[in-house]
Amino acid sequence: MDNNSISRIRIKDIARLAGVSAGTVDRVLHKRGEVSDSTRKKILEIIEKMDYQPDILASALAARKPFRIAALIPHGTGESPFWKYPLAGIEEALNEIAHFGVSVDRYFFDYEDPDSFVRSSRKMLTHSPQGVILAPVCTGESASLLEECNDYGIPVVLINANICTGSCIAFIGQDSVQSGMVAARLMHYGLKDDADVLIINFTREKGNQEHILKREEGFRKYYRNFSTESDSRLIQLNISESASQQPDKILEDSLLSDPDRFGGIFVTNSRVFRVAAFLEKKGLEKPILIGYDLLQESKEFMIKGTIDFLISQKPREQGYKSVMTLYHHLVLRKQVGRTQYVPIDIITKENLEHYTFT
Amino acid sequence: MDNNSISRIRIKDIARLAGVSAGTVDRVLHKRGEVSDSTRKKILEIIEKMDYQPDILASALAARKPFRIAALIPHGTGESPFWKYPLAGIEEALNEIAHFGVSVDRYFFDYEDPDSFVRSSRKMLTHSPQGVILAPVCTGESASLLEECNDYGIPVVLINANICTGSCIAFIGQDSVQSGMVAARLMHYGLKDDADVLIINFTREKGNQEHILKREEGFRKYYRNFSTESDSRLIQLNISESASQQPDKILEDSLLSDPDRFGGIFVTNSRVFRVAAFLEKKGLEKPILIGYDLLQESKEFMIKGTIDFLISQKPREQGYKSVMTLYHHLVLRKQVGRTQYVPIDIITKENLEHYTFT
DNA sequence: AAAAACTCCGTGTACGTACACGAAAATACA
DNA sequence: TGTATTTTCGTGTACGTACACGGAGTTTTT
Repeated sequence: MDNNSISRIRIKDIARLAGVSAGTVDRVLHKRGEVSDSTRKKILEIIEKMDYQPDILASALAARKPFRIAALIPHGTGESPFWKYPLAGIEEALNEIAHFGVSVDRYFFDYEDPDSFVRSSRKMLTHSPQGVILAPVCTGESASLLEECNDYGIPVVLINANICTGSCIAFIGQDSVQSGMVAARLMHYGLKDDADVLIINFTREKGNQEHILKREEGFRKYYRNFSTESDSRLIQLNISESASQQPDKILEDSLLSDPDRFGGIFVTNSRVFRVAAFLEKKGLEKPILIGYDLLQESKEFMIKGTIDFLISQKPREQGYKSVMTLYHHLVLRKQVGRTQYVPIDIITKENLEHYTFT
Repeated sequence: MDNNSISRIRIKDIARLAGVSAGTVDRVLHKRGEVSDSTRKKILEIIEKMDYQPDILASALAARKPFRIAALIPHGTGESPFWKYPLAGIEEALNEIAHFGVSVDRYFFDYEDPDSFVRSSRKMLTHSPQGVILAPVCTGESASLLEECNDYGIPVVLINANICTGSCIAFIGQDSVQSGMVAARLMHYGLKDDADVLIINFTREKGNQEHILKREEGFRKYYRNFSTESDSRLIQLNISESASQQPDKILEDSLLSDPDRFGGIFVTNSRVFRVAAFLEKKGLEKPILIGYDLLQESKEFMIKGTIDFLISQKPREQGYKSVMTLYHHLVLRKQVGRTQYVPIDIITKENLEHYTFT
């Protein structure tokens, strides 16, 4: 029943069956040339027939070649601390597979600054990693990088956001449209049909906005399923995060003119804590507030009850999975899932504690 | 920065530093006796000082001793298919660590039949496994088994349910009280303060009922936090699953006498699909329905909207973690977390798809 | 005082793979 | 035909640990 390591076929066995030495088999396995076509063919046949699986323990031990993975992600400080969580997941994965010689070099860049992305990616490429974890926040630049990695034969795993070129081995992230529908479901379930809902997008000049758009799309899609005119009850508000504008000012204009109008507010990203802070400061009657990501800042507002629900993108799991995917590809040489959606977790005050490390 | 396998200290190095041969160090490491106290002490000091970490790859390769883990769990067929999911998680973990010679033997028993538990556990013990995964459904019998394993020095991991003896290395499961609070939160959020709620416990003559009690406790606790008299709005209904009674009959008595009384129903385990089936059959005005576990049976009712929310116990993750915990303990010889709570996942129609394999 | 038993420890080989080195065979070139 | 070159392949060692075997030295037994 168990086909694990007990008495599996070895290189030696193949060599014996083919009437050659182990070295020759090794050359065939590693395409290290200088083997006559006839023997190569014979060996490959035997490998096929006996379903030879290399012993990765012995392999890793003998090779002792380090697998260097590069992670190119925004730094998790300042405005969007989101990215420190994938990093934690990366560490976690590393702990489990460090014996195989896997290491991860981290290259950070600034969310808002495509130049810093390019600089970091240049630096990364000079270290010629065997695999890359890429957060394609800067869409255009990321696409070029992807091409380049493709030319060098470096496998790339996309994390968190997807860009639709085929030249990556996997995408790990969330189904954004669907997550918007989950948010809408929660909103509608608590609010029923009798109030307007404000959708707030904190936008950025630069950087990938796909997430935000798809989340809003999913949110609206859910509402449309109930009534055609319900769409008109969803009011959109875009707030630019660039310094030139005052977020609080805009919120004030929208919310204070008719304080009771909105029964619910849906914030399409992690900046939901900003809205929560505003609501608290102004002492407004509390609308239902739903947003994204269990950041430390938002956590406090959840405990106090200002934020009702958060959708988690499972950032830690994303980091974990991205390393593991490259490990499976590089070390175990196994097929990996092309699109790996992480679950759409609903966080609320009551289950928050058990998500602290997710 | 990276302390992974590159140029780590080896047995040879320790031997050289201690002025002995590698064999002696090996004897000290494995307590295989016949080493003078003085040299043993010296070697241990060096090991300590240099923070020697054995190379588990080389270790596993050289030893080639299989690690046999036994999983003693109810079979996942018939009434409660729950247990097939942990099994899937066990397989998944196995896939990742089979190269280390880890194998899992599965021993099944009948939830309701303590005798079958004892039979299975006897059989298991005759195969003297190096580690045990135990679902302590039969409380008393499990406690004795735990003692016995303790005597034999076999580490045990408890899965899903906890029994409060100290002689296991880890418990993996859910915080049941807290999960009840999550359910209550969802109920209260959708129902506000204006309706009675029915709490249905599907009970069994035998087997561990802790879960159910704690879930109800958490549910009530949440409601008490809002008003002291709210507790009186929570009506409890116990339905025995034994054949002698007719579940549907009891439901009929409770629900049909005053069809509009209950705005919500909370079922404290996976049998929520039974209630959903009943509601559909009778064509009752749909109350909010919340239960546990994403079983195939319940899934269909979620999609149709009869069941509003399910709390997932993440059974697959429980299985996965239990194997991994024993792997860390047995193979890596690392410290493992004593109590490993799995997250309290909220499943709804909209995020259901991404939980299919959790 | 020789034999036996026991304590302490070094040596050697195995685990399965990777890879360097160089020998033998095949081919090319003169 | 002899030499140079290339193709093809076998041998040996290394990776770090586990463990069996047995040698040298010491103590006990007869």
